[in-house]
Amino acid sequence: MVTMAGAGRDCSIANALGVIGERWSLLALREVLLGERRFDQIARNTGASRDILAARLRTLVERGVLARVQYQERPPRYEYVPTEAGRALRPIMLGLMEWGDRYVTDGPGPTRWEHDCGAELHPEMVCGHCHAPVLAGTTRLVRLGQVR
Amino acid sequence: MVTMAGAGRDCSIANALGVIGERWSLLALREVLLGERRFDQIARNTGASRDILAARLRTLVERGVLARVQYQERPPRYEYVPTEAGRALRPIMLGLMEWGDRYVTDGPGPTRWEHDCGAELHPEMVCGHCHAPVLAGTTRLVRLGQVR
DNA sequence: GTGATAGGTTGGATTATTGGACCGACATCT
DNA sequence: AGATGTCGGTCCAATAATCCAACCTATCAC
Repeated sequence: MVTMAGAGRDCSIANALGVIGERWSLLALREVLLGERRFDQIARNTGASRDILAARLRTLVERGVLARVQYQERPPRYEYVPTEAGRALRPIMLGLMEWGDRYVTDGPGPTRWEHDCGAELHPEMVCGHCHAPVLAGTTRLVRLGQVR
Repeated sequence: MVTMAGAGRDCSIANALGVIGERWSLLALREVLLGERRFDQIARNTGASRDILAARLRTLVERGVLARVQYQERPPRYEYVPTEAGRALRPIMLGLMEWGDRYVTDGPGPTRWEHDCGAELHPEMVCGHCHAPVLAGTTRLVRLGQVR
């Protein structure tokens, strides 16, 4: 697993990346959140090699992002379901998708969502308290993690 | 550079990760968004080795997330500044920080922000149209990228 | 018994990363 | 003048991670 700690700034972004920052981890999680919960499907849909995928799923389970649940006996078969921590990554994945649609992917986004309100989903990050958009210049650093 | 395309699902998350998904890329971007724009400072504050950092900064510049700007002649010195695409990643980084604070980092978050409204910043993802929180079950898949 | 499905593991070859040394062109002490 | 420090990197050898294909075990359907 990637540690990314022990050097550099004490920072929850670095800590988060220690859990989900390895290659294929987020794509595996994407599939799980899309409802594909079986190893073979996740392997096919991400393109990850099976050994690396097995390792990634293992660390995601260890770190509490996914749970490995047996859905049948004989032969034992398992599926991967998101925990609360895993589900909490959904907005971030959608944000990453929006960013990719806008700045990386050519043409219209390959995956599109509609919100309950009827509009096509274009998620936006707002302050949880006053609900104003989090724009540069509207936030002030109160405390900064130290470089170790 | 990581491609992550050519196999797996056609997806802007995968495309985004092709640009910012390599190790150290997001941490370098974190430093730039915090205002540390010089190579040595970014190296110190991330803990990345210098050659890898140089490679990452190069691809971030190539892909339009950062710009490399000369800030003095003789000797030539350069700094890295975020482009619009880079600044657009700020909300995502804050979301990742929030997630890390909540599910990974022990104790209080090492870095904290205050919003203009006076509250400590806890960003939240909402629908850009109706401004309701983007929760599981409030979105519907309209189109899904195909697996190639 | 043949094939398919599921969830992996194993091995060998290829790539990436690490940490440290080094470099050129200055600037700043002493 | 000489020594040391800064800045933005590059180069190198050792180590670690990744990739791909093949294989394995167990079971079911035909």
